[in-house]
Amino acid sequence: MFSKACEYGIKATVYIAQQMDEHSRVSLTDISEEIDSPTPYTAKILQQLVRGGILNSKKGPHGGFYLEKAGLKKLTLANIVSTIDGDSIYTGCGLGLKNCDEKKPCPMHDSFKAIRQDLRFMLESTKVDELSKGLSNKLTFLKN
Amino acid sequence: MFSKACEYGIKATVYIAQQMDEHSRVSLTDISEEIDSPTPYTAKILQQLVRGGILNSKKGPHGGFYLEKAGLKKLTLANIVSTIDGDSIYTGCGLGLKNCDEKKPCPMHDSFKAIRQDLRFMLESTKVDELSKGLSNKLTFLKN
DNA sequence: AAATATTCGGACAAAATAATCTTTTATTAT
DNA sequence: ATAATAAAAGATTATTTTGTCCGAATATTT
Repeated sequence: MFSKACEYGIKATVYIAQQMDEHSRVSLTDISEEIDSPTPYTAKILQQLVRGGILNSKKGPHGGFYLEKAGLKKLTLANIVSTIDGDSIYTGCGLGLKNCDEKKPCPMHDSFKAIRQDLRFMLESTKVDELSKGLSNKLTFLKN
Repeated sequence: MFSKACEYGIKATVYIAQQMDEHSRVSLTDISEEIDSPTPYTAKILQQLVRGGILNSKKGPHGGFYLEKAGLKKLTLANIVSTIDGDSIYTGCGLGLKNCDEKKPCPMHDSFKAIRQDLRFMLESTKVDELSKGLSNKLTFLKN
């Protein structure tokens, strides 16, 4: 469904969000430890998210990645997914046709459209902030 | 969402189903022409589908791939997808956790579960036979 | 100012997926 | 029987995704 990079990106962002309660920044090694991901690869993905305006970062001692309270309230899964995987997941054709639309639909078009829209709605309405609370309450987990 | 192989597999199967009205078999070159896919790669995917019991084939002159009327009535997209991509698409965790369940869910677990179930239901209830009719009526298309 | 901690950026390597090529095997028609 | 046709099977190549490594840039602390 999502690329590995996107999975790591979501997990990292949710973890950072959760840490913002008690810490001002989170280091790369801390993040990749907590989400059980390869450290250097995670660095690249976090870079992408910083460039995409999702995350903030600061170099040097006591540096790391962080999220601003203001933006965090509005941050959704859709923001992360479209930054890393693009939005073809909920705009593209299920059979990979370049121009699949109402005018010239693929055989799966109608049934697939419903799924795509559900997915889109879910990603756009799920807030990272909310997900981070489940982590704090130990109701949800980022590794097992 | 689906792998390229799976997309080709679905398109090929729907096309073969549609051709069964007028022809007893369809050749590989005909198929890859009509679904706009690389011929040798398509051959491999069709082989997989034959081994998986989805399609039948016959070698030699006037050979090709075909579907039996009886099985065709029951054949769903889910059958094709699970043969080629496996069923992790509607059983696996959205964040890639090995053991993500009610007991130890990932943060996306609940919202994702609904999507997965919608997708599963759609794939299991969509019959290849139905899709092939849209093709015959020129209401849907396999390439553009 | 020097040493240290940390992200940034690009080059590189490995693995998975997608696509191709070649030979073999089965079937049919002549 | 033989030749022609078409799928089966396996080996090979290309591309994309995933993952690693190393040096540079930047900020902090001493």
